[in-house]
Amino acid sequence: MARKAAGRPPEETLSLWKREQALLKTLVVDRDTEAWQRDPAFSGLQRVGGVDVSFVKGDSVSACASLVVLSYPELEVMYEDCRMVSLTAPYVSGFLAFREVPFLVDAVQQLREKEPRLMPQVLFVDGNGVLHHRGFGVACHLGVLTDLPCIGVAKKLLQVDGLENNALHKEKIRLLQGGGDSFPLMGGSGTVLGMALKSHDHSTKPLYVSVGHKMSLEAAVRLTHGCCKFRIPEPVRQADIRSRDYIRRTLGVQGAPALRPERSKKAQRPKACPQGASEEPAVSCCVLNCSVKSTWQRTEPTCPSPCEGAILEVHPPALAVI
DNA sequence: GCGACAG
DNA sequence: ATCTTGTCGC
Repeated sequence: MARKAAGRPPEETLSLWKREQALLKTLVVDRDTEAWQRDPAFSGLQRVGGVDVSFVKGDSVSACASLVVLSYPELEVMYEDCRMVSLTAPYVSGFLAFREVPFLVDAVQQLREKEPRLMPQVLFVDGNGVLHHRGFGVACHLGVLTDLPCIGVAKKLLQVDGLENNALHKEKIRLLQGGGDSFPLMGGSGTVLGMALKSHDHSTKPLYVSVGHKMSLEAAVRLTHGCCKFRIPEPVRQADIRSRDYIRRTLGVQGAPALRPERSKKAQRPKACPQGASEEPAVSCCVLNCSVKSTWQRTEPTCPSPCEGAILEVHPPALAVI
């Protein structure tokens, strides 16, 4: 049975989410912190990761969260983790992270425990970083919670802080010459929030790159270009392709849309995961977390019975804060 | 009623 | 995000 979508969260919840974004935003590092980021050839960089969440057609709750790790500069997949999850929050522009990030943090945490040697040195995230309503998009959110360098890559311009996809903007896009060319996206305050990047020659639509965490915008744009075999950076593209395939296979084999979100450990198969080791992440400490769950459930008006309504169950906040 | 709206 | 196979073009 395809579960129903959750409506828009009450203002009280959005208010708390804003508070959490403001709190975590103070922890964002928008400069290069690793040696390879400053190297002209990125020497020292060996693993780049990508994350994505794909959805099941008529079901706004079931989704597949994926994390892939590719070798650099070859860009060959060396690790893949796809898992079915039950989304808790609805999509609200400006709060994408509250819908997707918990599952991505879990995936990173599991990799950290089971195959630490495959931990990516940077993560490409489908969505914006500081190019956001409050300067704290999903790429920043995931970066702070995992302590990994993150790059925000959006396929469409988020029109915030004065940025507009108007005639002038389109003209700037038209003037981009070859792959790697870019132009700054300046917010109303005069700050450069991100860059529009022509990811490769013959690409009409640019990518909107912004800082997520622990990396400068310049390095982020340069590396993004270096990871594009096609318009979408290979790490994110592979995460997207594989999560969609996973859904197709799951639906095909099971026949009916009866998915078993986040349970059958047997159904997930990290490509390069040895045997041994038990399950259960045994999540570590949680310093900064908040009331996301409690508030959300408390203020949710309808859905009295533990019925097929949805919502319910939020993941334990896995923070990588030592 | 009209425009926005990351995924 | 998702609905969708083949088809035309470089």
